[in-house]
Amino acid sequence: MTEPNAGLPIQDSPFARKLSAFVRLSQTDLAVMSDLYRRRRVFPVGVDVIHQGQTDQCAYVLASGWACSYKILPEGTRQIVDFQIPGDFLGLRSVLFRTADHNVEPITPVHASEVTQRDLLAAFAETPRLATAVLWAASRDEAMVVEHLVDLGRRSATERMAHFLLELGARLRLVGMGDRTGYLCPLSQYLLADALGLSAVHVNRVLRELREEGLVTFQKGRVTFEDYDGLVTFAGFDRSYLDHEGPLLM
Amino acid sequence: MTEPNAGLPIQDSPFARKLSAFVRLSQTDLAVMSDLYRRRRVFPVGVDVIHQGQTDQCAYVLASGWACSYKILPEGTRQIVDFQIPGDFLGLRSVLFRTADHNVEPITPVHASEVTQRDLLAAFAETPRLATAVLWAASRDEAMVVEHLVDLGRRSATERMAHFLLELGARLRLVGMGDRTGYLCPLSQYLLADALGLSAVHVNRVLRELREEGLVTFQKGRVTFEDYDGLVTFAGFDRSYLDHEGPLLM
DNA sequence: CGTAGCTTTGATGTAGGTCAAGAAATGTGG
DNA sequence: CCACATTTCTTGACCTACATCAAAGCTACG
Repeated sequence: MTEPNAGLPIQDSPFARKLSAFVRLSQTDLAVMSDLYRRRRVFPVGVDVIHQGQTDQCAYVLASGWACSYKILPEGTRQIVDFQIPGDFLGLRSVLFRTADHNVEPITPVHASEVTQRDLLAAFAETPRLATAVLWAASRDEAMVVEHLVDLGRRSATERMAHFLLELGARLRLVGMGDRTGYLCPLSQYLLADALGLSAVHVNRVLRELREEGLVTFQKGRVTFEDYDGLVTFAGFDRSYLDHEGPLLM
Repeated sequence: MTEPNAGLPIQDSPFARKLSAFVRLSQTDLAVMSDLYRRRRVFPVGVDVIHQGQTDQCAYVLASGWACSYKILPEGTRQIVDFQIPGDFLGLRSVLFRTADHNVEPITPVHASEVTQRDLLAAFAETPRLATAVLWAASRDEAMVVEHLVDLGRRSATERMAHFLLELGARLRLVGMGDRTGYLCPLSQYLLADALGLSAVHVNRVLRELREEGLVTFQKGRVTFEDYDGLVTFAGFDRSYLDHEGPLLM
């Protein structure tokens, strides 16, 4: 496998694409980002990127591949808090704390750039606009976790799944990895179950139901929207929480 | 009713107590905080502090009273995302975005200090240590939302309730509003239901069960821990996510 | 080309929802 | 300080969404 994004101009990286949706990045911003991208690491499936209780904290920017962050319960079950796609931060919160309070594991092989606390603070000092953009991205992530919480608390299994597939689609489109017709998705039904608070068996049934209703199809690693508007209506999907455009500082 | 905290020295305010748990605040920090406390407002029960879609964004620091933040679903049900107690920020995230993505409503009459985006950025520029402390507080809040998400996804109704009551107790102790024996709590069973993703009827049953097991009692507006350690074990409560001590910058 | 991880489906069990109705508590106006 | 209204709590009977258990067909990759 060739190094992903190897020759890619920085402004076409998922990270830059995502932040550009929020602030216009100057040449200086891009140069500073390029610096952040320097220390590249690879994580094969099975090797945790971040491990609960770990203390040598640094964060990563995901360059390619998918990951998930989760917490393990005493009984051995787990709850996936969020999936990370290219352009997302991994473990940004644990940089602030002495120890990580959750795990991050690769779902596919992951290429990620290590960002130390020092790097990040230095970058922020150099270009406040970048700081704003990162802060915005962090807030958007938090808004997504909140929406996920609403999913678990008050939506039926089917609505939950529909809502989840739509949100993921919107996120992927932002970094150029999907369009209105659908996207490639490496998540197994077990992973979906751990994220949506369901059993894997029920995930399967729910997917069948959505397929038979002619709303979405999730087969062979691809999510295909058969009736996008119908799905949006069914899920009560209001993408305003993702669209927060409009910069804090220009 | 007399103005709460009227003559209270700033360092004894819930906000200062909470942040002090994380960084040692200098006289300068306290003076800047005192400034933030200037523009005081009162919200009676029934008047939203923040309303979804609202665009004139400012945040508040809760001085006294309880509030909750929630989202409304198309069907009319709602999911409470978090409760806010004195010392907590209200709507910090919506300062970043143009429009609020959730509601905040008082549970008891609320006194809160208005903090504009400008105030906050100015204060941060003046004392970076305060900025760090606020960032830490925001991260702790996010960690709590994540734990809440785990509650909804993977814990039984009874564990969920136990976990919730313990977490609330830990938060209240931090601002001096509770101890190991329990705390005063103005939440109705309807509010608990909307927060824990249960029906009000089931909340009642769950509380009875916990009472009959001799673990906690929630009656007449007071939560009393009858067997603290037993409850911690039962709930699988690991307070490390609240205890993140150790400053990022000293 | 075998074995381990996915997906699919059926049968059965249960946690928690909904409906209903009475008892406490709390608040409000006279 | 009392009468009435309103919210909150409590409990019982019944029902449904989703879990669990079990087993068979797929896919994939070493």
